[in-house]
Amino acid sequence: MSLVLFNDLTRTKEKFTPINKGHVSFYSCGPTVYDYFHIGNARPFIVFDVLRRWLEHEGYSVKFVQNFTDIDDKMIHRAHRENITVQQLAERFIAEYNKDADALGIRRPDVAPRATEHIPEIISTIQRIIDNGHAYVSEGDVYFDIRSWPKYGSLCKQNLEDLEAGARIEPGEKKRDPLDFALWKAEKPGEPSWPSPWGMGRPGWHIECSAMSSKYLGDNIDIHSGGVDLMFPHHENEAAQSEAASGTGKPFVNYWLHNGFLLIDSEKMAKSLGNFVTAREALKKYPPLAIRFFMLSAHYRSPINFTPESLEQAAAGVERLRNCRSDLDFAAKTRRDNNSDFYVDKFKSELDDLHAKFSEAMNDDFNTAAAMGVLFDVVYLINTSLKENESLPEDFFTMSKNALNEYDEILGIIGSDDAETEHDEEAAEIERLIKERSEARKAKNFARSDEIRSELKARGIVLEDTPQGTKWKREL
RNA sequence: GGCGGUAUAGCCAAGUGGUAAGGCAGAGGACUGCAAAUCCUUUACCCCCAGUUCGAAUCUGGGUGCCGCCUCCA
Repeated sequence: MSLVLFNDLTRTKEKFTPINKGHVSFYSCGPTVYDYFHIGNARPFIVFDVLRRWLEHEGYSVKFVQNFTDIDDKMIHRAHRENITVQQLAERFIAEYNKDADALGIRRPDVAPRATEHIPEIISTIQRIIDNGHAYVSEGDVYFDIRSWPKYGSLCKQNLEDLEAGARIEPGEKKRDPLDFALWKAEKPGEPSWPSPWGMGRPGWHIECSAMSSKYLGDNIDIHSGGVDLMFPHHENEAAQSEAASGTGKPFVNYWLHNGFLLIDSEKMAKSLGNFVTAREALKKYPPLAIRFFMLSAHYRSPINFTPESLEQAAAGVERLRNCRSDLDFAAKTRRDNNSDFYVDKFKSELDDLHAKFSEAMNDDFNTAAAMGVLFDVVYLINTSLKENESLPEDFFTMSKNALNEYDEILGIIGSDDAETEHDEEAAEIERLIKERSEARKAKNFARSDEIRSELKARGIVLEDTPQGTKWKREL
């Protein structure tokens, strides 16, 4: 079974066939670095990172490019307000982006290009569009001429009349058509600007993605992703520009993917509604694994609702996954016996069946919600095996751990077992207290035993007693 | 007004025409010094109405609710 993706170009699921066998070119719209990114931005970063991981898991060599937009109106305003340069602002929030993205387990792109570092490419892209007859210069601005582009509106499935009915027509318009959009904006006092054939100025919003994706991925790329709200105008414009610039007649993008919106308490997130939540704030309140779990628990195209309840439910789900891993690790240390009469072949065939189901779910438009359902079936299989057998052979542990690791490399919602991975002084102290507590319990000194347990609990360490001894983990 | 999405248990959520995955929460039980974890048991008139079909959560038509885009917000 091969990968099928829902392509917004055709609004149908299509079999994924890359341009070059075994290779995938993937461009994902990145943040405008004028502030911390918000929890709604985090959704595409997380879900498309999972798609990237899945493609790699399936053996593709993926080139993943995600830009930083470091010049636009918002950047300029914020920099003015903070009395710093636009570049300083960008440096700061690129660093903050990386911090939050790393915390959320989002892998760094292969290339993270910045608009301001690609001004020559942007200018030459604009020049090619003009040369090809699809843009015009107007008082130092350059506009894309949408009337010259018959395909305009084909991505968002709107006809020009309907789009124009909603378009804002500003007084003193320098455009020929209200839907024409700026490729290059003439310099305004106090704003960063660069020399160009049309005078000093700066790039428009959409053109950077065209210039940079073409530079790093070529004129015809496999996958381009972003939030649904980018479909129009951003992606529509990008496609028009890129294809007008390349002049090859090839589509800019073969598969357009858009994630659904994230709502907060059933409302659109907006600064005016006062319900704006940055990823930074969310990370203070909820474990990163829980945020990922939440993002992946619904299909990426469905809307999701960010509420305290949904995050708490997600955290509880993560706990179940993590408990399975730590129970497994603990049992591997205490109950491993290759003479066990555990029926490995049956276990293996059950794991294989689930593996097939997992792949089927991921291949179906990366249905992470269904894939997570399978992961919980794997957990159940491991848990019941642990429950029903006094001792288990090496093969059981190897297969189980490999399965959890494999799924977690794709979804990133389990994480490591604290007792396995931490070996510092604190871990040693925990082990020492556990030993002391075990002796107290043996002596039926439950007062001391419970005291140790609650002391550790206050430090975020949870103890669990098993017939084979006491195991520990950190609270999420 | 134009375009599009969505409606499944208390909550989150998957679902390929053949009598509803999974998670969270709840109830009862096993295990436990007590906990915790785990396991067992238990919880659905699939928004409404009509139609197609041997058979519909799934397809068609019509309602209703919610949401998004058309405003450089992922």
